[in-house]
Amino acid sequence: MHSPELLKGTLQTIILKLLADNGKMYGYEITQKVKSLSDGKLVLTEGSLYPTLHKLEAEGLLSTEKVSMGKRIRKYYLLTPVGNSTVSQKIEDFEAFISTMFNVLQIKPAY
Amino acid sequence: MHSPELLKGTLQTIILKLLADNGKMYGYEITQKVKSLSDGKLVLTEGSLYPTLHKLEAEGLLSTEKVSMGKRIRKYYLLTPVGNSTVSQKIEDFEAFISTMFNVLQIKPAY
DNA sequence: CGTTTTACCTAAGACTCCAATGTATTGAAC
DNA sequence: GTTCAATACATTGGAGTCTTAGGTAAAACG
Repeated sequence: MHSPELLKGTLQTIILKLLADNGKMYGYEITQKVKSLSDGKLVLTEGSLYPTLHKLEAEGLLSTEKVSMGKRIRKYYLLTPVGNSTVSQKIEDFEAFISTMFNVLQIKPAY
Repeated sequence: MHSPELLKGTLQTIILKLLADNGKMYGYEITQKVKSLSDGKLVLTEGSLYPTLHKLEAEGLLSTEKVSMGKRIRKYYLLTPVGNSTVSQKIEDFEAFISTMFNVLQIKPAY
């Protein structure tokens, strides 16, 4: 489990990248995917996930598709064209930030 | 210049590491050091720096030394023993977070 | 002598995320 | 067949971090 502070600013990037890779996903699916990809180290709470999804939708980066699964309605999120063109930018921003951080901290990445 | 959101949670780590490397520094010196190490990409504002320094001091990670430079008082910050033992932990937390992020984003570090 | 740089600081607000809570369906265990 | 865990959506209040904007003043530079 990570210091929650570090997550700030990365949640949108995570969501957008997952949707770019997987086409469309619903909220709960995103939480499970993040959990498995991170080996349980990163757990998205609903209190952060849903407001972020709604915000990205309001900004026009995501659109939604409601699908009835029996009596339950599942809400899929998918990238809009705008959202799609934003993903790589977000990834680049993240990588550039990491690079800068390594410079400032004067450490070398252990890869 | 980076998306300011990404910086969140990293400011303490930056300050502690700089002090670990440089012994003691004063506020303004820290802003200049960060600016030069990051090639101007990371600029600490005073509104975030000073409250963070004061908080770290209140938590017992930093202590201060006031030095008169003529009529001006310069306030040096240095690591306490507790602060010193915290630095490597913060760095490790940061590195672990980056590693997790690369897994979740399913990208490889470009180093 | 005026402007830039140095040097400290605070306060109001925005923004992001978390914890807690609420609702309801589905599937597995017993 | 009922209870519990997992699935699935969501909101609200609050904590924490940073930014914007402001305030004060000395030293250096032109």
